[in-house]
Amino acid sequence: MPSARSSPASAQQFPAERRWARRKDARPGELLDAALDLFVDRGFAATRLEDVARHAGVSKGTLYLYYANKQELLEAVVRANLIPLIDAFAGEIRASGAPCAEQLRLFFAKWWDTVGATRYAGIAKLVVAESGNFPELARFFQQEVILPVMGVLGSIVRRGIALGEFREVDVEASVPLWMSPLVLRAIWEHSITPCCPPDFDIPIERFLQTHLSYVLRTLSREP
Amino acid sequence: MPSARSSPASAQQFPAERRWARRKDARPGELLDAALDLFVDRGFAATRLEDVARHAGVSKGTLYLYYANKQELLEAVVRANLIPLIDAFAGEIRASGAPCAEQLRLFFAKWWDTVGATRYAGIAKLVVAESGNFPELARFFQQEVILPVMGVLGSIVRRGIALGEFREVDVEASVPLWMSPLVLRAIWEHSITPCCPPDFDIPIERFLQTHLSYVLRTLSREP
Amino acid sequence: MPSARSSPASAQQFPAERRWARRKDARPGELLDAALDLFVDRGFAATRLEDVARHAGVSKGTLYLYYANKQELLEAVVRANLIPLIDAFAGEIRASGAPCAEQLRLFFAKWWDTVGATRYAGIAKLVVAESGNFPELARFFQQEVILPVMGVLGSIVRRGIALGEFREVDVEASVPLWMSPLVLRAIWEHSITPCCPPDFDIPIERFLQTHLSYVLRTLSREP
Amino acid sequence: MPSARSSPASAQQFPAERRWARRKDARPGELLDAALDLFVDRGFAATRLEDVARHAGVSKGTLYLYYANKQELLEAVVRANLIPLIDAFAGEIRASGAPCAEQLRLFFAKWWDTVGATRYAGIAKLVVAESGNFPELARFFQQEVILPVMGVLGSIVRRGIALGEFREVDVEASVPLWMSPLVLRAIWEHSITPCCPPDFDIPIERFLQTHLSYVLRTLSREP
DNA sequence: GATGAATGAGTCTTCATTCAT
DNA sequence: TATGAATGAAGACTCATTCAT
Repeated sequence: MPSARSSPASAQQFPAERRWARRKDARPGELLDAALDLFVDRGFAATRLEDVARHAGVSKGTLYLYYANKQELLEAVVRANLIPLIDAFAGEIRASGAPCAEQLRLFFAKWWDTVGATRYAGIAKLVVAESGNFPELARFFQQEVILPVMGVLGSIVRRGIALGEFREVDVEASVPLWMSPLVLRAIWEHSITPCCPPDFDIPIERFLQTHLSYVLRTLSREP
Repeated sequence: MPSARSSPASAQQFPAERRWARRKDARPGELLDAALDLFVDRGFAATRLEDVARHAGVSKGTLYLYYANKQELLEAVVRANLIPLIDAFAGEIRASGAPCAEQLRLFFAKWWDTVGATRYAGIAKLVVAESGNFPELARFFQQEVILPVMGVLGSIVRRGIALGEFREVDVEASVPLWMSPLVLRAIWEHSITPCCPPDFDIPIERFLQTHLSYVLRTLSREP
Repeated sequence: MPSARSSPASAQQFPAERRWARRKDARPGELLDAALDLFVDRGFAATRLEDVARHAGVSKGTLYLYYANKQELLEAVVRANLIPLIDAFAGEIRASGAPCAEQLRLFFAKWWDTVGATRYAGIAKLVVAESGNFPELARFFQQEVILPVMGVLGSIVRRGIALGEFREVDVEASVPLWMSPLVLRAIWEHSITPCCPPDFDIPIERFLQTHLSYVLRTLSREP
Repeated sequence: MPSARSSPASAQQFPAERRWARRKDARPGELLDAALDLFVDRGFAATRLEDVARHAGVSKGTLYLYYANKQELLEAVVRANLIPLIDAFAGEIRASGAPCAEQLRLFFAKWWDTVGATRYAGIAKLVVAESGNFPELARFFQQEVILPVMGVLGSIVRRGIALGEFREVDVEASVPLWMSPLVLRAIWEHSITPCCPPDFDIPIERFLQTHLSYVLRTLSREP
């Protein structure tokens, strides 16, 4: 899991020098970090702002200096974490002359590494859970996260078809079909899996490897 | 949507407006019905028991005659609705002499009709959202719902392989891969989809049809 | 402990014959019995009428056929149990030609046997505890219970003085002083004592015996 | 009544009407004060925490900043008030070379002044009333309050006997006998007395004076 | 800016009381 | 009469939010 992020608790472990100097700038991020963990873990309503503050190493009142209320904090958590995430992912995918099959492999691998394996993937669960109460958030998620990512996958497939590398398929239908296993597995790992006996799921490598092989077979021009 | 249940609101319709109706037998079901709707819609914590009661056409206190507290109501909602659901689904699948490919088609179609298209599918979203707070529930869901259903799919595939109808594949990995699109779509329809412009998703028939064709192609013995 | 009263549970043990016949008449007493136990044990506010009803072997609604509400039940418990108690005690004391010292001994012994050792003594604790909320009850208790009993004691002492058997004392002050040990001990046995390790208190016989000896010495005409 | 405490209501008087006063140090004591009054007056169950808070001049929520729940408040009321009370009383009694008879007089007088006449004496009634629901409290009361006080009285008597000042008596039995009038009178003044016409009871001085004279006569070596 | 004491609206839960059966 | 399901007011407790320091 490449997600090397400072745990919320690490707020205290700052380098000896310049303690207060960096505070003001770092605060929002630390709060977002703490809020992300707790919101994903307990859900929006069940998370107490006091806990968020404590996890971020500040007091309850300080939180309100940065976010007007709980809902804004939620929105910030989702938006602030997702945008860079998608950008980072997009950066990894930057086109190459590689064959489309290889690009597909890369797409799945990178998505998992930069998104699925990350704690940010928990946001998907969070958004799904809270969409009833915050439809705006659901729309944002769909527009800014789901669609772009699916767009990338779709374009790879479409290019492969155009180049004759892949056979013709219903791209619009295929993209969600092929994203589902990854997204659901990511959601699962932030919900069901932690509650179940270990080794309940198949190792992720075998999961991804099998998935890729099926997708490629499906796209194969052979018979 | 085949789920023919009386909407919670309908409780008021019949006896016009007589409070003090004694209907001990009907209450639990009506309460569960109302609770399911609200829990799925708003989440556990954000649902007020008074709303549940009102939706069921009773007063706050009545609810406590049947469920000791909010958590027990949640558990009842999950257990009481899921067990019959899985049973119903299992009943639909009852083996036949049909070719395994046809059985696969049936499996997906029936799962969608008896589970995915039902409001009970919202329970999946609910369990995922609350697993952090009620791990017991997550375990129950995994053990009694996920595993059995995946077991059925697995056995169809295994039989197909044994009969030479399908090529050899990694069944353990394939089953979750092939369930994912249906489960995620079911979750989606109880979360993101209702928040987004209509016709955002592909029609379910095309979705299922494409999925089936891909699975069959993947299992095909042809090169 | 001479108090041979049917335990609340015994309501079920009625003689085989005439089950319902005796019901109506017995009900109020059974309810009072149950209420006394629970009120004394848990206090007025902390006692649930449903528990009272169950202990009496009837349903919640039945209770309301006999007592209009919780407060009336309390009043009935106090009045109905106390009046006969005082009457019974008074009956025991019926004057005799015995020497006043002997009459004093009898008074203390009988009070303990017919009042103090009885569960009805718990009513004292109950009235004391609830006097803030039901001053009427406190007044009743003072007027109808405390004063009469103290009156009896006072008249014995006064007669002893008049007869020259006792020395002259401040009777008005002496009576409460000499009742206190018995009353407080009775209260104690319905409150503190049951919570403490056994054998915490002195045996009641030694307690009463010592008390009597002190009173008599105090009244003695010897220097 | 020497108990010089500000009445709960007075909390409002000083800063006229500023809500949001921050007085972390003063709060616990004020809350305890208010709670004592109300618990003693109405009983534990019949006292609403909101009333306690209002009497202390704070809001409902503030109370929970200092006491986790109602039961903890009760325990704090009992413990926090009793410990200093007993200490204060013990301080008053500090031995002297005075004759034991004089020490007895002092004991009774001081007990009444520093305990019995105080509103803290109401705690005895409270503990007695709630012992059924909070046995822990009853045990605490017995161990930390009753026993120590009776111990002091016992030691005075024992010393008097040893010095030949008093005749030999059953000390173990005498101590509760001689404490009873004071304790019961204290309980009475917090329960029955306030409900009855004034001048119902004998003046306390005459009560104490008579009691002392009886005790001394009982201990007297004269025939 | 930062703090955390204080607030009070909001919820769960209980239980005295009512009433259809 | 007797029952016990149903009611709803009341009360314990929580927590988002405010504000004096």
